Amino acid sequence: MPRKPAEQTVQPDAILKAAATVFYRRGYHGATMADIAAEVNLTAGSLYHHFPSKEDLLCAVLDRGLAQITRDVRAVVDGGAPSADKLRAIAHIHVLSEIEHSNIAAAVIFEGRALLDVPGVRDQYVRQRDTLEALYRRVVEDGIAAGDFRPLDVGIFVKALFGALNWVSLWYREGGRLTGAQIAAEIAATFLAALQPPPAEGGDFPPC
Amino acid sequence: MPRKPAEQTVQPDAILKAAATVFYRRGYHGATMADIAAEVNLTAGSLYHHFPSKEDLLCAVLDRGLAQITRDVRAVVDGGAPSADKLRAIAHIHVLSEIEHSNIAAAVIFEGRALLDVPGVRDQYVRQRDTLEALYRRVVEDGIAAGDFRPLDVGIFVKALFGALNWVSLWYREGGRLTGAQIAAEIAATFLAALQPPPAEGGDFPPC
DNA sequence: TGGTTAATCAAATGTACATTTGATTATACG
DNA sequence: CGTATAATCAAATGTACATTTGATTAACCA
Repeated sequence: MPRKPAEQTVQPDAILKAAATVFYRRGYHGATMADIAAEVNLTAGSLYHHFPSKEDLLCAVLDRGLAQITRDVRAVVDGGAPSADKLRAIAHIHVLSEIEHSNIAAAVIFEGRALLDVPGVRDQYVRQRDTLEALYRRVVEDGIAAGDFRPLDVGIFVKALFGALNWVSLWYREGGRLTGAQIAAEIAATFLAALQPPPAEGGDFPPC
Repeated sequence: MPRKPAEQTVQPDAILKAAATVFYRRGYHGATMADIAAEVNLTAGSLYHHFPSKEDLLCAVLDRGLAQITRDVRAVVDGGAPSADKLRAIAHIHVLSEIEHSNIAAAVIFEGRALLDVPGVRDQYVRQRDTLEALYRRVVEDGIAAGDFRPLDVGIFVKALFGALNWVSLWYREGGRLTGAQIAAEIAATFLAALQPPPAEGGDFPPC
Protein backbone atom coordinates (compact mmCIF):
# COMPACT_ATOMS: atom_id res chain seq x y z
CA MET A 1 0.00 0.00 0.00
CA PRO A 2 1.94 2.99 -1.27
CA ARG A 3 1.85 5.91 1.01
CA LYS A 4 4.01 8.87 1.79
CA PRO A 5 4.19 11.40 -1.01
CA ALA A 6 6.21 14.47 -1.75
CA GLU A 7 8.91 16.42 -0.02
CA GLN A 8 7.29 19.64 -1.09
CA THR A 9 4.35 18.70 1.05
CA VAL A 10 2.97 21.34 3.34
CA GLN A 11 2.65 20.28 6.97
CA PRO A 12 -0.77 20.69 8.56
CA ASP A 13 1.12 22.51 11.27
CA ALA A 14 2.24 25.16 8.83
CA ILE A 15 -1.33 25.62 7.66
CA LEU A 16 -2.53 26.14 11.19
CA LYS A 17 0.14 28.75 11.79
CA ALA A 18 -0.75 30.49 8.56
CA ALA A 19 -4.44 30.41 9.40
CA ALA A 20 -3.76 31.82 12.85
CA THR A 21 -1.77 34.66 11.36
CA VAL A 22 -4.39 35.54 8.79
CA PHE A 23 -7.30 35.19 11.20
CA TYR A 24 -5.49 37.53 13.53
CA ARG A 25 -4.69 40.01 10.76
CA ARG A 26 -8.07 40.15 9.08
CA GLY A 27 -10.50 38.53 11.47
CA TYR A 28 -12.36 35.30 10.76
CA HIS A 29 -14.87 36.68 8.28
CA GLY A 30 -12.33 38.96 6.66
CA ALA A 31 -9.85 36.15 6.09
CA THR A 32 -10.20 34.25 2.81
CA MET A 33 -9.11 30.71 2.15
CA ALA A 34 -6.94 32.16 -0.61
CA ASP A 35 -5.18 34.41 1.92
CA ILE A 36 -4.39 31.47 4.12
CA ALA A 37 -3.36 29.28 1.21
CA ALA A 38 -1.07 31.96 -0.19
CA GLU A 39 0.75 32.11 3.12
CA VAL A 40 1.94 28.55 2.54
CA ASN A 41 2.17 28.75 -1.27
CA LEU A 42 -0.97 26.78 -1.98
CA THR A 43 -4.22 27.49 -3.76
CA ALA A 44 -7.45 27.79 -1.83
CA GLY A 45 -8.80 24.48 -3.01
CA SER A 46 -5.74 22.58 -1.82
CA LEU A 47 -6.50 23.45 1.77
CA TYR A 48 -9.48 21.13 1.63
CA HIS A 49 -7.17 18.14 1.51
CA HIS A 50 -6.08 19.06 5.02
CA PHE A 51 -9.15 20.62 6.62
CA PRO A 52 -12.78 20.07 5.71
CA SER A 53 -13.78 23.72 6.01
CA LYS A 54 -12.81 27.20 7.05
CA GLU A 55 -14.73 26.74 10.25
CA ASP A 56 -12.81 23.60 11.10
CA LEU A 57 -9.64 25.51 10.48
CA LEU A 58 -10.64 28.14 13.01
CA CYS A 59 -11.61 25.48 15.52
CA ALA A 60 -8.29 23.75 15.10
CA VAL A 61 -6.44 27.02 15.59
CA LEU A 62 -8.38 27.90 18.71
CA ASP A 63 -8.10 24.42 20.12
CA ARG A 64 -4.39 24.16 19.61
CA GLY A 65 -3.68 27.70 20.79
CA LEU A 66 -5.63 27.30 23.98
CA ALA A 67 -4.18 23.85 24.63
CA GLN A 68 -0.66 25.15 24.24
CA ILE A 69 -0.91 28.14 26.52
CA THR A 70 -2.95 26.17 29.05
CA ARG A 71 -0.33 23.45 29.17
CA ASP A 72 2.47 25.94 29.76
CA VAL A 73 0.54 27.89 32.36
CA ARG A 74 -0.52 24.74 34.18
CA ALA A 75 3.07 23.65 34.51
CA VAL A 76 3.82 26.89 36.32
CA VAL A 77 0.74 26.83 38.50
CA ASP A 78 1.36 23.24 39.58
CA GLY A 79 4.96 24.07 40.50
CA GLY A 80 6.13 25.04 43.94
CA ALA A 81 7.25 28.62 43.36
CA PRO A 82 5.95 31.53 45.43
CA SER A 83 2.74 33.02 44.10
CA ALA A 84 4.43 36.22 42.96
CA ASP A 85 6.91 34.25 40.87
CA LYS A 86 4.09 32.21 39.41
CA LEU A 87 2.27 35.34 38.36
CA ARG A 88 5.42 36.70 36.73
CA ALA A 89 5.96 33.44 34.88
CA ILE A 90 2.38 33.34 33.68
CA ALA A 91 2.56 36.86 32.32
CA HIS A 92 5.73 35.90 30.50
CA ILE A 93 4.15 32.85 28.92
CA HIS A 94 1.02 34.75 28.01
CA VAL A 95 2.75 37.66 26.31
CA LEU A 96 5.29 35.53 24.49
CA SER A 97 2.51 33.26 23.25
CA GLU A 98 0.75 36.24 21.80
CA ILE A 99 3.66 37.79 20.02
CA GLU A 100 5.69 34.77 19.05
CA HIS A 101 3.80 31.58 18.51
CA SER A 102 2.48 32.57 15.11
CA ASN A 103 -0.25 34.60 16.70
CA ILE A 104 -2.18 31.47 17.49
CA ALA A 105 -2.90 32.72 20.96
CA ALA A 106 -3.85 36.10 19.57
CA ALA A 107 -6.28 34.51 17.18
CA VAL A 108 -7.69 32.61 20.11
CA ILE A 109 -8.21 35.73 22.08
CA PHE A 110 -9.92 37.78 19.46
CA GLU A 111 -11.58 35.35 17.11
CA GLY A 112 -13.38 33.28 19.65
CA ARG A 113 -16.36 35.53 19.08
CA ALA A 114 -16.66 34.30 15.49
CA LEU A 115 -17.77 30.98 16.95
CA LEU A 116 -20.69 32.38 18.86
CA ASP A 117 -23.02 31.05 16.19
CA VAL A 118 -21.88 27.43 16.37
CA PRO A 119 -23.16 26.23 19.73
CA GLY A 120 -21.33 22.92 20.04
CA VAL A 121 -18.00 24.40 19.08
CA ARG A 122 -18.55 27.49 21.15
CA ASP A 123 -19.14 25.50 24.32
CA GLN A 124 -15.89 23.62 23.82
CA TYR A 125 -14.08 26.92 23.34
CA VAL A 126 -15.67 28.57 26.35
CA ARG A 127 -14.86 25.58 28.50
CA GLN A 128 -11.19 25.68 27.52
CA ARG A 129 -11.01 29.42 28.10
CA ASP A 130 -12.58 29.08 31.52
CA THR A 131 -10.05 26.40 32.38
CA LEU A 132 -7.24 28.78 31.59
CA GLU A 133 -8.82 31.57 33.54
CA ALA A 134 -9.29 29.26 36.50
CA LEU A 135 -5.54 28.66 36.60
CA TYR A 136 -4.87 32.40 36.88
CA ARG A 137 -7.49 32.67 39.55
CA ARG A 138 -5.90 29.88 41.53
CA VAL A 139 -2.57 31.63 41.66
CA VAL A 140 -4.15 34.76 43.06
CA GLU A 141 -6.32 32.88 45.53
CA ASP A 142 -3.41 30.81 46.76
CA GLY A 143 -1.37 33.96 47.21
CA ILE A 144 -4.11 35.55 49.25
CA ALA A 145 -4.55 32.45 51.36
CA ALA A 146 -0.82 32.38 52.02
CA GLY A 147 -0.86 36.02 53.05
CA ASP A 148 1.42 37.03 50.18
CA PHE A 149 -1.33 39.07 48.53
CA ARG A 150 -3.95 41.36 49.97
CA PRO A 151 -7.55 40.13 49.71
CA LEU A 152 -9.55 41.60 46.83
CA ASP A 153 -12.19 40.71 44.25
CA VAL A 154 -10.35 37.91 42.50
CA GLY A 155 -12.83 37.67 39.64
CA ILE A 156 -12.38 41.24 38.52
CA PHE A 157 -8.68 41.20 39.20
CA VAL A 158 -8.12 38.23 36.93
CA LYS A 159 -10.28 39.71 34.19
CA ALA A 160 -8.27 42.91 34.40
CA LEU A 161 -5.03 40.98 34.22
CA PHE A 162 -6.33 39.01 31.25
CA GLY A 163 -7.34 42.18 29.51
CA ALA A 164 -4.02 43.87 30.07
CA LEU A 165 -2.12 40.84 28.80
CA ASN A 166 -4.38 40.20 25.82
CA TRP A 167 -4.28 43.81 24.82
CA VAL A 168 -0.57 43.50 24.16
CA SER A 169 -1.25 41.73 20.89
CA LEU A 170 -3.04 44.82 19.63
CA TRP A 171 -0.22 47.27 20.15
CA TYR A 172 2.98 45.24 20.20
CA ARG A 173 5.25 45.83 17.24
CA GLU A 174 8.45 43.95 16.64
CA GLY A 175 11.45 46.14 17.22
CA GLY A 176 9.54 48.45 19.55
CA ARG A 177 10.90 50.06 22.67
CA LEU A 178 10.54 46.93 24.80
CA THR A 179 10.82 43.21 24.20
CA GLY A 180 7.99 40.86 24.95
CA ALA A 181 9.75 39.70 28.08
CA GLN A 182 10.16 43.25 29.31
CA ILE A 183 6.52 44.03 28.63
CA ALA A 184 5.44 40.94 30.51
CA ALA A 185 7.69 41.85 33.42
CA GLU A 186 6.33 45.37 33.59
CA ILE A 187 2.72 44.24 33.50
CA ALA A 188 3.41 41.59 36.13
CA ALA A 189 5.08 44.23 38.31
CA THR A 190 2.05 46.47 37.99
CA PHE A 191 -0.39 43.78 39.04
CA LEU A 192 1.88 42.52 41.79
CA ALA A 193 2.08 46.03 43.18
CA ALA A 194 -1.71 46.06 43.24
CA LEU A 195 -1.65 42.80 45.20
CA GLN A 196 0.85 43.98 47.78
CA PRO A 197 -0.54 43.54 51.28
CA PRO A 198 -0.50 46.58 53.55
CA PRO A 199 2.54 46.69 55.83
CA ALA A 200 2.05 44.10 58.54
CA GLU A 201 0.72 45.38 61.85
CA GLY A 202 1.78 43.68 65.00
CA GLY A 203 4.33 41.53 63.24
CA ASP A 204 7.24 39.75 64.83
CA PHE A 205 9.00 43.01 65.37
CA PRO A 206 7.18 45.82 67.09
CA PRO A 207 6.88 48.76 64.69
CA CYS A 208 9.02 51.16 66.73
CA MET B 1 -39.09 74.12 -1.63
CA PRO B 2 -40.87 71.22 0.04
CA ARG B 3 -38.81 69.42 2.55
CA LYS B 4 -39.34 67.34 5.62
CA PRO B 5 -41.04 64.03 5.04
CA ALA B 6 -42.50 61.39 7.26
CA GLU B 7 -42.88 60.87 10.95
CA GLN B 8 -41.89 57.26 10.53
CA THR B 9 -38.47 58.48 9.52
CA VAL B 10 -35.48 56.78 11.04
CA GLN B 11 -32.91 59.08 12.59
CA PRO B 12 -29.33 58.72 11.37
CA ASP B 13 -28.48 58.50 15.03
CA ALA B 14 -30.51 55.36 15.42
CA ILE B 15 -28.77 53.83 12.43
CA LEU B 16 -25.37 54.54 13.94
CA LYS B 17 -26.40 52.95 17.19
CA ALA B 18 -27.71 49.93 15.35
CA ALA B 19 -24.56 49.67 13.27
CA ALA B 20 -22.39 49.89 16.36
CA THR B 21 -24.35 47.11 18.01
CA VAL B 22 -24.15 44.82 15.01
CA PHE B 23 -20.49 45.56 14.30
CA TYR B 24 -19.74 44.73 17.89
CA ARG B 25 -21.81 41.58 17.81
CA ARG B 26 -20.61 40.14 14.51
CA GLY B 27 -17.50 42.11 13.59
CA TYR B 28 -17.24 44.38 10.58
CA HIS B 29 -16.98 41.69 7.92
CA GLY B 30 -19.49 39.47 9.64
CA ALA B 31 -22.12 42.19 9.87
CA THR B 32 -24.48 42.52 6.91
CA MET B 33 -26.29 45.64 5.84
CA ALA B 34 -29.48 43.64 6.26
CA ASP B 35 -28.58 42.94 9.90
CA ILE B 36 -28.10 46.61 10.58
CA ALA B 37 -31.21 47.60 8.67
CA ALA B 38 -33.32 45.05 10.49
CA GLU B 39 -32.26 46.57 13.80
CA VAL B 40 -34.11 49.77 12.83
CA ASN B 41 -36.88 48.11 10.79
CA LEU B 42 -35.52 49.04 7.39
CA THR B 43 -34.37 47.10 4.36
CA ALA B 44 -30.72 47.00 3.41
CA GLY B 45 -31.16 49.26 0.42
CA SER B 46 -32.76 52.01 2.48
CA LEU B 47 -29.60 52.50 4.47
CA TYR B 48 -28.00 53.98 1.37
CA HIS B 49 -30.17 57.07 1.66
CA HIS B 50 -28.36 57.82 4.89
CA PHE B 51 -24.84 56.50 4.37
CA PRO B 52 -23.01 55.97 1.11
CA SER B 53 -21.50 52.63 2.06
CA LYS B 54 -20.89 50.09 4.76
CA GLU B 55 -17.40 51.42 5.17
CA ASP B 56 -18.67 54.95 5.74
CA LEU B 57 -21.01 53.55 8.33
CA LEU B 58 -18.10 52.02 10.21
CA CYS B 59 -16.13 55.24 9.98
CA ALA B 60 -19.04 57.23 11.32
CA VAL B 61 -19.45 54.80 14.21
CA LEU B 62 -15.78 54.91 15.10
CA ASP B 63 -15.59 58.65 14.74
CA ARG B 64 -18.58 59.33 16.90
CA GLY B 65 -17.67 56.75 19.51
CA LEU B 66 -14.17 58.04 19.94
CA ALA B 67 -15.31 61.66 19.91
CA GLN B 68 -17.85 60.97 22.62
CA ILE B 69 -15.58 59.16 25.03
CA THR B 70 -12.75 61.58 24.35
CA ARG B 71 -14.97 64.55 25.13
CA ASP B 72 -16.10 63.04 28.41
CA VAL B 73 -12.61 61.99 29.43
CA ARG B 74 -11.15 65.36 28.50
CA ALA B 75 -13.63 67.12 30.76
CA VAL B 76 -12.35 65.07 33.68
CA VAL B 77 -8.68 65.46 32.82
CA ASP B 78 -8.99 69.21 32.45
CA GLY B 79 -10.74 69.46 35.81
CA GLY B 80 -9.03 70.18 39.09
CA ALA B 81 -9.60 66.94 40.95
CA PRO B 82 -6.73 64.94 42.48
CA SER B 83 -5.14 62.49 40.05
CA ALA B 84 -6.54 59.47 41.83
CA ASP B 85 -10.07 60.81 41.51
CA LYS B 86 -9.47 61.56 37.85
CA LEU B 87 -8.38 58.02 37.23
CA ARG B 88 -11.46 56.69 38.97
CA ALA B 89 -13.69 58.96 36.93
CA ILE B 90 -12.03 57.94 33.68
CA ALA B 91 -12.48 54.27 34.42
CA HIS B 92 -16.13 54.93 35.14
CA ILE B 93 -16.64 56.77 31.85
CA HIS B 94 -14.75 54.13 29.92
CA VAL B 95 -16.63 51.14 31.27
CA LEU B 96 -20.05 52.77 31.07
CA SER B 97 -19.35 53.84 27.51
CA GLU B 98 -18.59 50.27 26.61
CA ILE B 99 -21.59 48.66 28.16
CA GLU B 100 -24.25 51.33 27.83
CA HIS B 101 -23.88 53.74 24.98
CA SER B 102 -25.11 51.32 22.35
CA ASN B 103 -21.79 49.58 22.24
CA ILE B 104 -20.40 52.35 20.11
CA ALA B 105 -17.28 52.47 22.20
CA ALA B 106 -17.01 48.71 22.10
CA ALA B 107 -17.23 48.73 18.33
CA VAL B 108 -14.55 51.37 18.31
CA ILE B 109 -12.26 49.29 20.38
CA PHE B 110 -12.53 46.08 18.50
CA GLU B 111 -13.37 46.98 14.94
CA GLY B 112 -10.67 49.52 14.37
CA ARG B 113 -8.61 46.72 12.90
CA ALA B 114 -11.07 46.32 10.04
CA LEU B 115 -9.90 49.71 8.79
CA LEU B 116 -6.29 48.71 8.49
CA ASP B 117 -6.75 48.43 4.74
CA VAL B 118 -8.05 51.94 4.17
CA PRO B 119 -5.03 54.16 4.82
CA GLY B 120 -6.67 57.58 4.91
CA VAL B 121 -9.41 56.46 7.23
CA ARG B 122 -7.07 54.45 9.32
CA ASP B 123 -4.81 57.38 10.04
CA GLN B 124 -7.73 59.45 11.23
CA TYR B 125 -8.76 56.63 13.52
CA VAL B 126 -5.28 56.07 14.89
CA ARG B 127 -4.88 59.78 15.53
CA GLN B 128 -8.10 59.93 17.52
CA ARG B 129 -7.18 56.85 19.49
CA ASP B 130 -3.79 58.27 20.32
CA THR B 131 -5.42 61.47 21.50
CA LEU B 132 -7.53 59.50 23.93
CA GLU B 133 -4.59 57.50 25.15
CA ALA B 134 -2.61 60.70 25.66
CA LEU B 135 -5.28 61.93 28.06
CA TYR B 136 -4.92 58.81 30.19
CA ARG B 137 -1.19 59.17 30.09
CA ARG B 138 -1.41 62.77 31.26
CA VAL B 139 -3.35 61.82 34.36
CA VAL B 140 -0.72 59.31 35.36
CA GLU B 141 2.17 61.62 34.58
CA ASP B 142 0.62 64.49 36.50
CA GLY B 143 0.04 62.20 39.45
CA ILE B 144 3.65 61.10 39.41
CA ALA B 145 4.88 64.68 39.12
CA ALA B 146 2.72 65.66 42.07
CA GLY B 147 4.09 62.80 44.13
CA ASP B 148 0.69 61.13 44.40
CA PHE B 149 1.83 58.14 42.34
CA ARG B 150 5.06 56.23 42.31
CA PRO B 151 7.19 56.58 39.18
CA LEU B 152 6.86 53.76 36.64
CA ASP B 153 6.78 53.05 32.92
CA VAL B 154 3.78 55.18 32.02
CA GLY B 155 3.51 53.80 28.48
CA ILE B 156 3.04 50.22 29.58
CA PHE B 157 0.90 51.18 32.54
CA VAL B 158 -1.56 53.04 30.36
CA LYS B 159 -1.68 50.21 27.82
CA ALA B 160 -2.39 47.77 30.63
CA LEU B 161 -5.13 50.01 31.97
CA PHE B 162 -6.62 50.34 28.51
CA GLY B 163 -6.55 46.61 28.04
CA ALA B 164 -8.20 45.91 31.36
CA LEU B 165 -10.94 48.45 30.69
CA ASN B 166 -11.54 47.42 27.09
CA TRP B 167 -11.67 43.78 28.03
CA VAL B 168 -14.78 44.44 30.07
CA SER B 169 -16.89 44.61 26.93
CA LEU B 170 -15.95 41.01 26.18
CA TRP B 171 -17.13 39.53 29.43
CA TYR B 172 -19.69 41.91 30.85
CA ARG B 173 -23.23 40.60 30.89
CA GLU B 174 -26.22 42.59 32.00
CA GLY B 175 -27.53 41.37 35.31
CA GLY B 176 -24.19 39.93 36.31
CA ARG B 177 -22.68 39.96 39.78
CA LEU B 178 -21.53 43.58 39.52
CA THR B 179 -22.80 46.73 37.85
CA GLY B 180 -20.69 48.63 35.38
CA ALA B 181 -19.97 51.26 38.00
CA GLN B 182 -18.79 48.62 40.45
CA ILE B 183 -16.58 47.02 37.86
CA ALA B 184 -15.05 50.37 36.98
CA ALA B 185 -14.46 51.12 40.64
CA GLU B 186 -12.78 47.79 41.24
CA ILE B 187 -10.49 48.14 38.24
CA ALA B 188 -9.62 51.70 39.21
CA ALA B 189 -8.83 50.51 42.72
CA THR B 190 -6.52 47.83 41.35
CA PHE B 191 -4.56 50.24 39.21
CA LEU B 192 -4.48 52.88 41.93
CA ALA B 193 -3.04 50.33 44.31
CA ALA B 194 -0.33 49.67 41.74
CA LEU B 195 0.40 53.39 41.65
CA GLN B 196 0.63 53.79 45.40
CA PRO B 197 3.94 55.37 46.35
CA PRO B 198 6.03 53.57 48.96
CA PRO B 199 5.49 54.92 52.47
CA ALA B 200 7.25 58.26 52.70
CA GLU B 201 10.69 58.23 54.26
CA GLY B 202 11.89 61.23 56.16
CA GLY B 203 8.50 62.88 56.01
CA ASP B 204 7.26 65.68 58.20
CA PHE B 205 6.97 63.35 61.08
CA PRO B 206 9.94 61.24 62.03
CA PRO B 207 9.04 57.55 61.64
CA CYS B 208 9.41 56.66 65.36
C1' DT C 1 -55.01 70.60 -4.64
C1' DG C 2 -50.91 69.49 -6.77
C1' DG C 3 -46.05 69.48 -7.48
C1' DT C 4 -41.63 68.50 -5.38
C1' DT C 5 -38.88 65.72 -2.61
C1' DA C 6 -37.33 62.59 1.30
C1' DA C 7 -37.77 58.00 2.64
C1' DT C 8 -38.76 53.81 1.78
C1' DC C 9 -39.22 49.13 -0.63
C1' DA C 10 -38.84 45.07 -3.75
C1' DA C 11 -36.31 43.40 -7.10
C1' DA C 12 -32.17 43.50 -9.99
C1' DT C 13 -26.99 43.39 -10.53
C1' DG C 14 -22.37 42.16 -9.80
C1' DT C 15 -18.85 40.39 -7.25
C1' DA C 16 -16.27 38.00 -3.94
C1' DC C 17 -15.78 34.29 -1.84
C1' DA C 18 -16.23 29.02 0.14
C1' DT C 19 -16.49 24.83 -1.58
C1' DT C 20 -16.53 21.16 -5.46
C1' DT C 21 -14.85 18.84 -9.34
C1' DG C 22 -11.80 16.62 -12.54
C1' DA C 23 -7.40 16.57 -14.06
C1' DT C 24 -2.21 16.35 -13.28
C1' DT C 25 1.97 15.41 -10.88
C1' DA C 26 5.06 12.91 -8.17
C1' DT C 27 6.12 9.68 -4.76
C1' DA C 28 6.69 5.19 -2.59
C1' DC C 29 6.60 0.58 -2.66
C1' DG C 30 6.28 -3.86 -4.69
C1' DC D 1 8.98 -0.24 -14.08
C1' DG D 2 4.16 0.21 -12.80
C1' DT D 3 0.43 1.24 -10.05
C1' DA D 4 -2.07 3.16 -6.17
C1' DT D 5 -2.29 7.31 -3.66
C1' DA D 6 -1.27 11.94 -1.60
C1' DA D 7 -0.98 16.53 -2.88
C1' DT D 8 -1.71 19.73 -5.73
C1' DC D 9 -3.93 22.89 -9.34
C1' DA D 10 -7.10 25.31 -12.56
C1' DA D 11 -11.48 25.85 -13.47
C1' DA D 12 -16.35 25.29 -12.25
C1' DT D 13 -20.37 26.03 -9.01
C1' DG D 14 -23.32 28.22 -5.86
C1' DT D 15 -24.32 31.46 -2.61
C1' DA D 16 -24.26 35.38 0.19
C1' DC D 17 -23.80 39.64 0.30
C1' DA D 18 -23.01 45.09 -0.99
C1' DT D 19 -24.73 48.13 -3.91
C1' DT D 20 -27.99 49.88 -7.74
C1' DT D 21 -32.26 50.72 -9.83
C1' DG D 22 -36.97 51.98 -10.55
C1' DA D 23 -41.11 52.32 -8.43
C1' DT D 24 -44.22 53.83 -4.45
C1' DT D 25 -45.56 56.49 -0.50
C1' DA D 26 -46.35 60.47 2.18
C1' DA D 27 -45.17 64.80 3.78
C1' DC D 28 -44.51 69.67 3.05
C1' DC D 29 -45.53 73.99 0.87
C1' DA D 30 -47.43 77.07 -2.60
